[in-house]
Amino acid sequence: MFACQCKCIYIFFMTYPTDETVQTWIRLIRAYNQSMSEIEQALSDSDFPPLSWYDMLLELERAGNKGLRQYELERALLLKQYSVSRLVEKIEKKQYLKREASKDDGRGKVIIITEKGKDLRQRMWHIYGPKIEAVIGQKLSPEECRELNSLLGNLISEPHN
Amino acid sequence: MFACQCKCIYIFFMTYPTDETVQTWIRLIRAYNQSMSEIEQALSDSDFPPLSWYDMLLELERAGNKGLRQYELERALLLKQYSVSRLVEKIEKKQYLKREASKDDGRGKVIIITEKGKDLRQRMWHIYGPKIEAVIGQKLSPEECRELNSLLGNLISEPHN
DNA sequence: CCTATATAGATGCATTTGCATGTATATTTA
DNA sequence: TAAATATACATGCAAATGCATCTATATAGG
Repeated sequence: MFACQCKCIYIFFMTYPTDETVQTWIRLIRAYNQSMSEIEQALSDSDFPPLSWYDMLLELERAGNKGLRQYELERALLLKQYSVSRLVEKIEKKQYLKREASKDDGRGKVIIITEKGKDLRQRMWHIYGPKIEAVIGQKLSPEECRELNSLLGNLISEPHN
Repeated sequence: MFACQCKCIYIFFMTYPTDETVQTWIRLIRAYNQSMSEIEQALSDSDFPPLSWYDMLLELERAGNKGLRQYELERALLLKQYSVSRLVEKIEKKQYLKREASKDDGRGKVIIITEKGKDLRQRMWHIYGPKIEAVIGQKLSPEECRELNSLLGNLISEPHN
C-alpha cells in the first residue's frame, strides 16, 4: 500500500462507511448515470456521435496543428490504449481527424483534427453545452455549483481539471 | 418539454453553461469514474463478481422470502429489461439466487436469493464497504459529506434514495 | 366469449469492450 | 554495437451490451 521507510508498525483500521457516506456514494452514482444518459440521449436524438467523440475532438482542437500522439490522448482522456486506437480509427473513417506518420518516432502516428472535425465539435456543443446547463447549472445556484465543484475536487486525486 | 395549459407563449432560453458549471460536470465524471473503477478493481482483485451482482443481491435480500419479480428489479436497479434477464441468469447459474414460476402470473418468475447468495453479498461487503469509506468517507469531513449528499440530491430527479 | 392490445420475460444478432498478444521501432545495457 | 528490454500502436478473440423481436400469458373492449 505504501513504502515503509522506518521501523514503525503501521496498522490500518479501514473501517466501514457511515450511512451518510453510503448514501452519498449512491447519489454520486445516480447523479452521474442520470446526467450522463440524458446528455448521451440528447446527442443521439440529434444524430450526433457519442460524447467520447466530442472529448477527443476537443482535445485535438486544443492541441492545434501539431496534433497529438495516441499516448497523449490516452492520458488526457483517461482511456485505455486500445480504446484510443479504436476511437481514432472510427473518427478517422468519418474524416473528422487524420493520422500522419510521426517524423520523430517511427512507431507513432500524429493525430490531427480536420476542419470537418472542428465543425462537428462545434455543432455538438450546441447540444452538449445547453444540456450541461440543464443537468447541472439549472439545478444549483452559483454558490451551490461552486461548493459542489469544490467537494467533488476532494474526491479526485491528481490533476484537478 | 411540458404541457402548456394557457395561451401564453413560452420561450425557452436554454443557454450555455458557465465555466464553473462545466468544470463541475467534468469533476462529476472524474469523481464517478475514479471511485467506481477503484471499487470494481478491489472486488475483482478479491475474485468477487462486479458491483451489479452486489446490487441485485442486496435488493433481493431486502425483499425477503417473497422475492421479487424481474420487472421490480428492473425499476429498483434502473436497469434495462434485457440486462436484468441476463444478470439474473448468470447469478442463478452460480446458485446465488433461484427462479420460481410465479403463482399469480403465468408469465413471470419470482426471483429469490439463496443462503449462498446472502453469504456472497456479505463477503462482498467486507471489500465494498471499506472501499466506499476510502473513496468518499476518508476524503470528506462529516459536514462535507452531508453537504455533498445534499448537493447531489439536487441533481437527481424523482425518488431521492 | 372472442379478439385486440398490453405486459413479462427470453433471445438472435450486430456492435462494443476488455484482455491478451502481435508487430514495429526506440532505448538501454553490457 | 549487439542483445535485451521498453514503448507505440494494432488486432484476434471472447464476453458484455444494446436493439429489435419473439413467445407466452394477462387484461380490456366489443
